Amino acid sequence: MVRAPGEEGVVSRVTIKEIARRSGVSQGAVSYALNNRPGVSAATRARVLRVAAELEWVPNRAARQLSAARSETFGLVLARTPQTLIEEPYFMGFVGGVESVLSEHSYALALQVVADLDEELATYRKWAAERRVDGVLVVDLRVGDPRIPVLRKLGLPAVLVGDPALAEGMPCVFTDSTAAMNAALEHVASLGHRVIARIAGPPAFGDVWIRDQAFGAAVRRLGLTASTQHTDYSAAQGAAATHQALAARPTAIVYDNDLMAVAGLAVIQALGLRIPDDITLVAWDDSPLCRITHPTLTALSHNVVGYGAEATRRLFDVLAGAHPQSHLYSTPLLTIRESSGRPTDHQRAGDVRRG
Amino acid sequence: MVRAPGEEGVVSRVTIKEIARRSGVSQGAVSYALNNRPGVSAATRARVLRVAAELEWVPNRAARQLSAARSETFGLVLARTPQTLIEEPYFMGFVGGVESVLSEHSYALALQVVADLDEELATYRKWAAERRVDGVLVVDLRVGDPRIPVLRKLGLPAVLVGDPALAEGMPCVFTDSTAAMNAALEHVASLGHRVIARIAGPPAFGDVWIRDQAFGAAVRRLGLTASTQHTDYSAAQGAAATHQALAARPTAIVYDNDLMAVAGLAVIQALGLRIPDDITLVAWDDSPLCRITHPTLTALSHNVVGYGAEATRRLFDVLAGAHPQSHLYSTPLLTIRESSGRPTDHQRAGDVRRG
DNA sequence: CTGATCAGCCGAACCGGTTAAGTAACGACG
DNA sequence: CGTCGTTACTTAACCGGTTCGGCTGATCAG
Repeated sequence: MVRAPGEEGVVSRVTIKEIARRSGVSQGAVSYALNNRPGVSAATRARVLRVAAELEWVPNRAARQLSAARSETFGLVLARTPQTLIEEPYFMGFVGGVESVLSEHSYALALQVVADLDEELATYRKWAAERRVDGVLVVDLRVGDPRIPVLRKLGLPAVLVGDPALAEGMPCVFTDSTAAMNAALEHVASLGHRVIARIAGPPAFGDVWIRDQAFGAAVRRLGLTASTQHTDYSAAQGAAATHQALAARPTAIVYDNDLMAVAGLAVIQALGLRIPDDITLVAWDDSPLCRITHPTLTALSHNVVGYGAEATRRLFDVLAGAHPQSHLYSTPLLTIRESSGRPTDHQRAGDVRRG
Repeated sequence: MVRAPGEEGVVSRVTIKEIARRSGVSQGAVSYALNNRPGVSAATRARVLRVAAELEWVPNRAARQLSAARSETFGLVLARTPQTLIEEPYFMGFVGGVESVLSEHSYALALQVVADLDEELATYRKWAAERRVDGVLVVDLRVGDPRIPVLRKLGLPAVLVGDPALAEGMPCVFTDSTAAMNAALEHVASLGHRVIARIAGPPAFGDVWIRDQAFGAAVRRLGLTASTQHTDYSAAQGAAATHQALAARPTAIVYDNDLMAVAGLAVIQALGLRIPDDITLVAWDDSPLCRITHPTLTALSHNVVGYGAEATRRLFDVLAGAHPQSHLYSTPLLTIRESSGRPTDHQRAGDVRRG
C-alpha cells in the first residue's frame, strides 16, 4: 500500500495544521472545534472532527502543555524504600484506583519513589518549577506535616490522603479511623476481653497518631487495660513487638496492618498458644493475607482502590476551583473471622498461662 | 523581601530568555551552554551556568519535549486488575527499581494500569502517536506475545522482561527460570521426594510456560512422578489447586508464587497434615510472607527491585543505539527454610495417610 | 597583504498546540 | 438606511526550549 505524503511511516505525525488544510479552515478554528469550545458553527465542527478522526489525530501532549500550561498529569510521591512498597500491598491498590479515574480524563500519573520526606519536598519543588504536574496526591500524612506549608507556598494543587485533623485546612480525603478503632475495641470488649495490646505503626505517621488517640479514648471509655507498641510496620518488628506485648498477658491484640498481624500470629503459635482460644487477633488493612492464614484473621477492611479513586476525583474538583473540603470516604468495616473468640475463664482471672 | 520584576510569586518562571538577557548572550548560545554542547567558549559557558544556577532555572519539560522530540519519560503498562496488583507484591518492587534508575537520569515514569492486553496495545499506540514516552518496559510476557509486533510496527523502543525464547529477537532482560526450577527439583529430589505437585500460574504467561518446560524436563531427568495445576495466581485458586493436587498424594509441592504457597500451607494444615513432616513446600517469589508463616517456607528468592532497575538500564542502552540483546539478570536463589524435610518411610512406600 | 578557515555567537525558524485580537458577514432594530 | 451586536472565522502572537544558517573577527598559510 502506497502512502500519501504527510502520512509517513510507522508513527502518525498528524497535526492540527494538516487537519486545517484538509477541512479548509484555519488552525485556530480547528483548535476551537476539537476542544468543543464556542467560536465555530456546528457544521464546521462536525467536519473538522470527521477529518481528525479520519487522520487518526492525537493531540501532542507537549505542545498542549506548553501553550495551555496544563500538563494533564497528576503526581504521586511515595517516600518509602522499594522494600516497604513490596511489603505493603496498600500502595499498589491505591495507585490502581488513582489510575482508573485518571484514565477516564486522559490524565497521566507521574509516580516517583523517593527515600525520605526531604527528597519528596524536592520533588514537589521540581515539579512545580517544571510545570510537570497539575496537582499532587499526598499520602502518609504526618503530624505537623512539613509538606503542607511547602505545597501551599508552591501553589501546587493537592489533595491530602489523611484525617482533617492533620490537613490544616487543605482539601483531604480520609477514612474514619476513630470509628473503626471503636468498632474493633467494642468487638473485643463485647467478647469479654479486658487486657488489650496494640501493635502500631510509626508514631510519626498521622494515621497512627489518630489511631493512638482513638485507642486511648476507647480503652478509657470501655474500662480496659491496654498497652501500645510502635513499630516500623515491618513483619520483623511486628513479630518482636508481639513477643514483648505478651509479657502483659493480653487476651486480645490489635495490629495496625495485616503483615504484622500475620507475623504476630506465627509468633504466638510458635509459643504454643492457640488462637482464638488463648488470644484474639484483629488486623487493620484487610487483605488476602488475612484470609489465607489458619485461623483466618478478623480484620478492618477498607477499599483501598476506591480510596485512591476518590482522592483523585477530589483533586479534579480542586482543579475545577472547588473550595478546600474534607471528604469522608468510608469507615473501615470490621470483618469477623476465626481469630476472634471469648477469653477463657482462667485468663479473665489473670492466671499464668503456659508460654 | 521585595522581589525584582520577573521573579514573581510562588512559582519560579525563569526561562532561558531571561538567562540570555542577564548573561549578555543570545538565547541560542544559552541553550548550547546549558546542554554542554560545542558552540560556546568555556568562559561564556561558565557565566551562563552561573547565572542559571543563581536564578534557579529548571528546564521546562514540555518545551524541551516539543522541540527536541524527547519526552524524558519511560512507560510501563500493567494489564492487571487493581486487585491483583494488591495481591502481587512483585510489581511495586519492580516499579521501585525502575524509579531508582530513572531518577538518576531525571527521567519520569508513566504508569498505566489497564484491564487487558487490548487496552495495553491501545495505550502503546496512543503513547507512540502522542510522543508521550521515549520507550517502554514490557512485563508479563506471553507465549506468542501480540505486543511484540505492535511495538515493532510503532517503532517504540522497548525492553521486554522475560525469557529470550519469548522475546522474538527484541531486547530483553530475564532470570534463569530453568536453572531455578532445576535447583528446586534437585532440592526436593535430594531429600528423597518422588511424587511432586506443581501449582502454576496461568499457562498464557510466558514465564509460566518456561517453568512448565523446565519442570517437565527436570521431572523426566530425575525420574519423578509429577502433576501440574494451572491457576490465576490468586490465593483462592492456589488453595483449591492444592486441595486437588493432594489426591495424587505428593510429598512435595512447588508453587509459582508466594501467595499461593501460603494459601496452600493453610489448606494442608487445616487437613491435619504437618509440614514438613508430611509434605515439603517450595515457593517461587520469596517475600516476607515466606518468612512469617509457621513453618517458614523454602523459596526461590530473586531481587525484584534490581530486576526493574536492570531492565530500565537496558532501555537506556537501547535508546543510545545498542543492538537488541538478551541480558541474563540473575538466577533465583533457593533459600531453604523450615518447610523442607525428608519424606517419611510410609510415604515413600505409598501408604495411605490420614486426610 | 590577501583569501581561506574556523571558533564563537546571533537571529530566526521551528516544534504543535492555545488564545487574544481583529474582521467580515448578517440579522435585528430604531 | 445606518447602527449595533452576534456569529464564525482568520491572523498572529505566544508558550520555552532546540537547532541551523549565517555573520564576525581572529588566526594562519601562501
